[in-house]
Amino acid sequence: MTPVSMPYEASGRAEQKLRTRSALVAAARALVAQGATPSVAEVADAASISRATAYRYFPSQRQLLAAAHPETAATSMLGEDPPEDPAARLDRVVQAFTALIVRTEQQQRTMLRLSLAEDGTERVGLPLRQGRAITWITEAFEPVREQLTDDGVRALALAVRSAIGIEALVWLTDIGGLTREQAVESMRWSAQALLQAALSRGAPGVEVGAKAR
Amino acid sequence: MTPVSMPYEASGRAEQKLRTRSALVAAARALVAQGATPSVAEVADAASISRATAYRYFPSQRQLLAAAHPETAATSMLGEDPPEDPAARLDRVVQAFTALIVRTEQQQRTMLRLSLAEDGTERVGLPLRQGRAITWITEAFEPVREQLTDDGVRALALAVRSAIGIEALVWLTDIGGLTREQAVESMRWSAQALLQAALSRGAPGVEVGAKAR
DNA sequence: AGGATGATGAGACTTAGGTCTCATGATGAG
DNA sequence: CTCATCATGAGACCTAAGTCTCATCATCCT
Repeated sequence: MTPVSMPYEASGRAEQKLRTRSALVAAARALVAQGATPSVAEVADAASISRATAYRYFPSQRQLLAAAHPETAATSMLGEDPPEDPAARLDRVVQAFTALIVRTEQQQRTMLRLSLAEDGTERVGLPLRQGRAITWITEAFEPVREQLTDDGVRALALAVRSAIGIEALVWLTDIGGLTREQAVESMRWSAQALLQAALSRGAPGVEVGAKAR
Repeated sequence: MTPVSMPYEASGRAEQKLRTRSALVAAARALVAQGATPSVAEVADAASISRATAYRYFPSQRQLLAAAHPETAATSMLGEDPPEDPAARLDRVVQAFTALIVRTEQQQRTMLRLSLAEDGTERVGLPLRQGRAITWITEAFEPVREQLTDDGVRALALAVRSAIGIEALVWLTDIGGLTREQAVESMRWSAQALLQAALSRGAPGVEVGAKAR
């Protein structure tokens, strides 16, 4: 018979597995949040779990650290009282999103690096890299869904995302030599430029009216 | 006294060092060109040089592979008969540049990954990541230098570069799910959008006239 | 010629990712 | 209660990056 109630910690095979996994993720999260790229052994030690067991739950360091990626619970980035003007909406989203990226820059860098492993096989498995950015950005375009087809909105969202993500931040700061603030300004500006172009000349791949050139 | 002439291979300490270094770089280049990320031992073996010696020339695998990065000799991407229209000029540069990126995608990915090492110290030392892209892009803006201050041109070039580089390609294909061709189209479109915005509303960080919003 | 210098090769050693085996102890089903 | 199942820990083993030492041999200088 199944146990009737167990207020504190249920004990059973399934519960044990959950606890072990949680301990690993929690330990990894704590270490990653400090900007470190902990070894599997370090995470396992911090969780008081053997290295072998860590590998039983996560087949690679990448997947372990991936699971530790900061959860962004936000379901929307439009905030209170979203404006109607698409440019203003987009700017809100961009500011919130870039702020999130800057705030978690170390983790973002770690994840970016891990996502570039040479074997493309594992690359797919990373759920974190496919964040909710596209959803958030698309929300900003709600008022102009009519003017830009669904495909257009998606294409535009992709272009915007690729202009305001961690990759852009890394390049603008590390190689472009901008400060964090300047990089964020540049990304905000780019996002607006892309929106204006889409409104006046159609989204990428979905040219409306005259060809772009 | 120094030897008078030595038609084939000069032999001396300096020449020996050059030959060893060249052999390493050549071997690394050949392996990297195949899309591999060879270990130091593999490169050393291919060059018939001991691993220890390889480390004497390059303190890390990253620096070794960095030296193997494809040399892009092109001094300009405008080609024959450059048009006057800035949009057309930019499109030429963007097409040539993205074609280069796509053609050497494997190496570009490798370099991107290597450039993201956790210790920021070594990050600086990579000469390859600071390619000539900014120069090439800036050339496209020659006709509009008057309208956009020097700072404006630079800021715009940075924004464009961050929209058309390997980072953008990786994101658009791996996560955005676009094909190479679609990704290139998206990047071309973005570059044009940024140029138009700069011409009509001023470059990022160098707003001319009314604020962007 | 002969000794100092410098380039190289060989190989030991450390750390870390990843795999695998075996023993142990708790869970769960009969 | 008892035995099979299963999560775990311990530790060996492999590969690769990176460091270091020592011996060898060619070059260069006096």
